[in-house]
Amino acid sequence: MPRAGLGPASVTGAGAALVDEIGFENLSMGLLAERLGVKTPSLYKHVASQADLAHRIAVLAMTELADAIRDATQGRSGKEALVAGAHAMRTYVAEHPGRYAAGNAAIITGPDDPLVPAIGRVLASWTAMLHGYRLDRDQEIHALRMLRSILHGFSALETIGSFQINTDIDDSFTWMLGFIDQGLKAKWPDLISAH
Amino acid sequence: MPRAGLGPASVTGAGAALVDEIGFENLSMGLLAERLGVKTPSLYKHVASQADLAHRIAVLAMTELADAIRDATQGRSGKEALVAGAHAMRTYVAEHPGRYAAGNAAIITGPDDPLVPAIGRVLASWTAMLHGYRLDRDQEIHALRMLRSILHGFSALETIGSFQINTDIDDSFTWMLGFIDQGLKAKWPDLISAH
DNA sequence: GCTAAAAGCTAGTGGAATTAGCCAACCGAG
DNA sequence: CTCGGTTGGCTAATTCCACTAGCTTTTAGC
Repeated sequence: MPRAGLGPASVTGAGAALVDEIGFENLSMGLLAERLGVKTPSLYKHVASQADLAHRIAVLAMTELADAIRDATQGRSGKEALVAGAHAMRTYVAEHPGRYAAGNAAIITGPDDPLVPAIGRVLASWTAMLHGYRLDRDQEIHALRMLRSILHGFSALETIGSFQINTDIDDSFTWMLGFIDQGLKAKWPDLISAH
Repeated sequence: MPRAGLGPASVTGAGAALVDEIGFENLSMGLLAERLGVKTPSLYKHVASQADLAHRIAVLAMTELADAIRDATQGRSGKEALVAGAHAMRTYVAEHPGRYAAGNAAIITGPDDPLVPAIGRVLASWTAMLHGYRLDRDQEIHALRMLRSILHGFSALETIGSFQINTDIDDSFTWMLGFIDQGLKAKWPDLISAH
């Protein structure tokens, strides 16, 4: 009965790799155990439950995503930073759809949930990038929400194969970022009251 | 042993109501049976499986969503149509999160899947609305994808409670639609090559 | 080497989806 | 009105999965 040398981190990592292959909704303890060359109950020595495992994958995903966006936007500004960050996120979601789904499915358990700072770092990167457009405070919040909506929505629709293949999806993504960049540069004085 | 008077449609409808309450991922045959005052196996006289039930809920959702958007945009154009349609969609998702999740989780089983025309009607409504902005063909496809991304992303993030409460979410939604409207009216000659 | 914690295993338990097969309720034709 | 077939409900059983209990072996520290 040799030991497999597992731990919370390696189990989480293997789980993350697994959900990227089979989809987050198909995650099962039995399958993960098989991948690790171990019987199902052994996993419970390292993670408390399947929900706990999913939560750990979520934290891993948000941390990795934050790093990817930070690295991409580092040293850039304006449209360059927007495009690089957006591209990094789209690539990350495309390569790790299961992890990303785990990140979205996760619920924050309390104020000391490690998911909170992980998500916070993602938001901080976007906020820093948007600062380059010199919007006023309210607009910046709106712009941040819009940006998150667009990037999340695009990646989500792309992942489930919801775009037809007539026109290239990369082109649409590029066009969309150009659209956002142009709009953010325009800075209308009071967009909300416009009718 | 009196009969409950069920059928595929009533089971699907009850299932849709149920997932809106408890979340699509928590759907179970046992819970639905209980709601209908019937034992679990009885449901299989009306739907083939839980997957079949989920698929039927998805078709219902996309059909209802298409109707809502069509009704809202009917007789309007430009920003009015955009705002009315977007508002209709956001409201629908907010009121029927489980159905909408079912619609996104569903996979198209074949060319005669009723989900295909249902989704087609949603897309047709958006396309008709965008026609008012008189974009050229390529741009219209990009704009359609962007619109879907934004609306889906915003609703998805809102549903999972991903927006903080500092600034009003309605304001952000309105601001976002103004942003999109302005950008679509601008019609840059060649946005893709812009650097 | 000895001991105690950690990590693996086997053997359940309980819940959920699904199937088989029975029996009562309905419905149309005589 | 009744009779026979179809339909829709039920109970019982199966399977699969998450999870727990309790045993055993490895391993790290002394």
